[in-house]
Amino acid sequence: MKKRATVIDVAALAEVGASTVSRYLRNVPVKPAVAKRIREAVETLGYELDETARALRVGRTRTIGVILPKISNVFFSQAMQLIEEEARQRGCTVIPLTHQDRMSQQQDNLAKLRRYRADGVIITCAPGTLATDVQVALPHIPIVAFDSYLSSEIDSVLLRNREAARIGTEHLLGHGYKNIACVTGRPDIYSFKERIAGYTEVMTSRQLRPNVITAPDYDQLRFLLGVALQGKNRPAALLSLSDFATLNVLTTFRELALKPADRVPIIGFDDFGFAPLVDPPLTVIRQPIETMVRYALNMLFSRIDGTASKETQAISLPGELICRRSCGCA
Amino acid sequence: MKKRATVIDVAALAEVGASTVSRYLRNVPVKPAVAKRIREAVETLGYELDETARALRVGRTRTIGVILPKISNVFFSQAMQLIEEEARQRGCTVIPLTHQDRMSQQQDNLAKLRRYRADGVIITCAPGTLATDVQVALPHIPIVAFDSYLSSEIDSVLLRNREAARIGTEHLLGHGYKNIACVTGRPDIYSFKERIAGYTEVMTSRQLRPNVITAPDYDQLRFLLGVALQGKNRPAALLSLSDFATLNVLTTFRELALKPADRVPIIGFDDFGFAPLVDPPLTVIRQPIETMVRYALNMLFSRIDGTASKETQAISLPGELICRRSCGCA
DNA sequence: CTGTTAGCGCGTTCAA
DNA sequence: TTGAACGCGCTAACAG
Repeated sequence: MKKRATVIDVAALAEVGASTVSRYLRNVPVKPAVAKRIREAVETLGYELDETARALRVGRTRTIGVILPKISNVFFSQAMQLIEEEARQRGCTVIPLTHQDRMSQQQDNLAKLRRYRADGVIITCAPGTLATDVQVALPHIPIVAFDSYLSSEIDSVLLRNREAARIGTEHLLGHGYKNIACVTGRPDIYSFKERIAGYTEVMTSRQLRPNVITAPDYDQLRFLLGVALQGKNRPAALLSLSDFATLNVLTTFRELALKPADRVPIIGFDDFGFAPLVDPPLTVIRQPIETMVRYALNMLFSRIDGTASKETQAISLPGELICRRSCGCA
Repeated sequence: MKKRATVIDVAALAEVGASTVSRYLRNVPVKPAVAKRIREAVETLGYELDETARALRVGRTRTIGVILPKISNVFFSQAMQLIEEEARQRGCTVIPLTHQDRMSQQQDNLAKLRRYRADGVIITCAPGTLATDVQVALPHIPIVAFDSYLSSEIDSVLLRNREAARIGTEHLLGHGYKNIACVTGRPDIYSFKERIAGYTEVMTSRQLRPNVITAPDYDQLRFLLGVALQGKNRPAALLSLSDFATLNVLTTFRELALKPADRVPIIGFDDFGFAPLVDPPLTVIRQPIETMVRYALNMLFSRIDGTASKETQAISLPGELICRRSCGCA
């Protein structure tokens, strides 16, 4: 079991100093003849940089933390995939950490990233998170809020949540539905709060009574949906604020064994592969995930590199209404 | 901008030696009075362990690498979520790396995990991977193959792929369908090869001609499916080997605007939230992901801790046929 | 352009 | 039980 080669081994074989090897490896100019000897030594010894040693010395790990509610979720798994790809291209690795909407777990995540000295952090906050919570938890570490907003001092990239909700609500109104309900789990999550606000604005501006169906957990949400759908003041259409909420709505339809005619038109947030294949094909508001991720990582890395301007940015991007049939469109 | 406290700072404040602090932090017995002083010093200084320094010294990073084809995929995103949770419970972090079924990218991933000194690796191999490829890439690092198999010398945990495919095929035969086709992308991936074998066994044992519809990429797969479905020798039923293949089959149905009567019964692999909600509700073979992940991590950590026996294990777990209606069941 | 030297923060000798 | 000293592998500072 021979040990891995170090810069010193390479230096010895190439008959140069260790720092010259280090320089060569970091593309600092080195005399061609020397470079060649080092290259060969690296080759024959199979030398590979030890990131742990480099991290200790330099204080940078080439690692970014990604804190999010859950990975197994269409929106976030797509985001994680894209983040991993972008990070790879920049020579970084990603440490994903989930908080499952629990503040305490989120704080544990932050502590972990401190211990591992992540160079930067992308975070989708747990409900109730204050800007100071994450700022004091991550002193001097670049942060980008993704699909959430912390304060004007922290970069963020989000969907134009209110606008998107307004568009969805108005589309439903355009079909002639008046009694539109808005359904979501966890109304305390930032993006959902905003979407609720957008929905409510439209409804009240038309003198319609907003009706937000929500519950602390999704079992209760399905229950409430059941009573709403079977009650006398049955909603005429639904605006669902996330893919997971939509899943629960459709599941409730199924559990209630509603006849197609009794099923309520619905628009959901988030697009995904199977959306066109459910019955009826789901009309959704698509988030521009690729763009969101690209912005988030550009901002994060420009902070890490110190090439960012002082001012923080709050990027907000439009959603796209993808009309299929569940909204009532032919 | 005050720097973070180190063991030395803590030692100074507690008026002990640095090594005593280190011992205290690792729960090595220390005199109670001393322990108290250290505890207080840690508290007032806000000391936190630096994992990068520890890693350099100890040679272990408390980090496991997870190499997989893609995160944005129902099966793997579920797996990643569970892996993250299990790893968290063991005080580890996860580095996810995707290879998108490309060998070269997989080799890059392996090199990265070497540089970051991952303590262990869970890998779902890219097609064409040889056992030696990963063994030489990861010298002396514990490896568990997940949803793939490398050799008898490497631990693995998989679905009983052949059995599962047999069950699915037999179920379709039980409905009276004879001309059953098997559809999958990437037939060179281990699990798919096995599933194809299981399907083929059943078909040939009944003197039926196996018909594997496959293509190097999913666009071509949809095209081939289209011609098959519209040809004269139209399959009577389909066995789809992955959630993604199923997505493509159903998409093809839709693209072809097949009338419900003309749609072909289908059984797919992998269960997911929207499966009961597509039209018709999807019959699937569910993989026991939770159990698979638990086994994988148990095996990996017992190797890392050195508590594992010498012999390697190849765990294979049964799939569960979840009958909904797409298979032809009432 | 190059080599020598000195730590980064920890855990582990070893001797007390 | 404790502390002093060393070194993990690397890069930054300095001198040549």
